[in-house]
Amino acid sequence: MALAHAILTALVDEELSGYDLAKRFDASLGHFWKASHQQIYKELSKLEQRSLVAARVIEQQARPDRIVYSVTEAGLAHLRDWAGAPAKPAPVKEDLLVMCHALGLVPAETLRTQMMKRNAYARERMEMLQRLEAKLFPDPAALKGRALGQYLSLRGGVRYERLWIDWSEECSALLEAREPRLKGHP
Amino acid sequence: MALAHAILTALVDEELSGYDLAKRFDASLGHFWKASHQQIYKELSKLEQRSLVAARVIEQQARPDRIVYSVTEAGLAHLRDWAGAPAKPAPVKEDLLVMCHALGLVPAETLRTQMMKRNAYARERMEMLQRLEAKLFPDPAALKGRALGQYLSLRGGVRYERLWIDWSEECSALLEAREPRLKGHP
DNA sequence: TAACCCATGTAACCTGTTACATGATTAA
DNA sequence: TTAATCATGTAACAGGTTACATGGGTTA
Repeated sequence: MALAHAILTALVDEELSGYDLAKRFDASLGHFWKASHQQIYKELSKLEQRSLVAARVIEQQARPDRIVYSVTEAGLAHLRDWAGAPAKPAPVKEDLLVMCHALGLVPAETLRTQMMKRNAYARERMEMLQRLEAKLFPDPAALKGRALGQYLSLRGGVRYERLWIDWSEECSALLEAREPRLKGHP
Repeated sequence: MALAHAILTALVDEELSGYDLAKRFDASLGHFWKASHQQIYKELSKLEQRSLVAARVIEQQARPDRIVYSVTEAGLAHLRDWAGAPAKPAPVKEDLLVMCHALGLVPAETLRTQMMKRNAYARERMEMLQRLEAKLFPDPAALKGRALGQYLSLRGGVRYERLWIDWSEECSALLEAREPRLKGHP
């Protein structure tokens, strides 16, 4: 359900095609949210059926026509209703949590390797997000409206990666303590 | 895909029926992972078809027979293979992140209310997990095998709720600073 | 000449939720 | 007598992934 709202939100500022949206979801919101173009096209036609967005065709020569969408009044109202309704926490479906529970069947070293890989990944992402933060929002105290929202979600992203860095290190340390390396690692 | 592995993991220690598993997913692993009984029954029959689990019927009088499952050798091997293969981070699909991006269309006060609700929820859950931690794992340094894995996942849960507490407060503060309450709240 | 970008989609499939269905037993 | 527990499932739908399809234009 939330993909629909993410699309509506993106369409508020500007008319966008499905193709544009798919790219957009790789950029701003897309730091957290991934949606494939297939899914976006599907969702857009559903939204159009419900009259929450309006389509407009832009003819092009030498390549397929673009179909751009904008939010309707009904779409805006729908978005506001949604924002007022209680949001429920997304379920956490992390493979690494399941692997933790599988410890004992699976060697501690295997899990530790996974944790260290995740650590490296989280570090990279955190740095990337922090660079973005410094570049786009040098003065957070002055932010308001749309920009403030983007800043807050970036902060959430940074905190999220921080969580992974810290937790994976805690896991790694405890797993190593339990199963010390024997050779080749001083 | 990961539900299958969660089920296999749970079945390693003991034979369980679909009904048992559904309850189990409300307890230990279930602090993070939710699965409905419908989904579990479906998954179990798929696992049986692939010979990763074996079924055994326990006849009962006056209520439906139980069908209990145990992991096969192939199931164990499958689990180990999975644990060795690179785990990919689960996508984050949080409504509240989308709402952040919708700020400007949606009043700051609405978002702030959502954040404070989430804060209260996260506090409750964190306390619950911490009580569990203190009760089940008074001496973390001594843990190994299965118990260590459960401890680590609990720690992950605590950190996760901590993230929500901190982030929601950061958001709440910035949203309030931007849109100060006018009346009735000293 | 190969690979990628633009721009749209279809089809099959897997995962997960909601609602419905049965029918006896036990506790409030 | 109402509701909950035990124990199984089916069916319809929503959400999401992967693979396939088209076809000109641009860049290496």
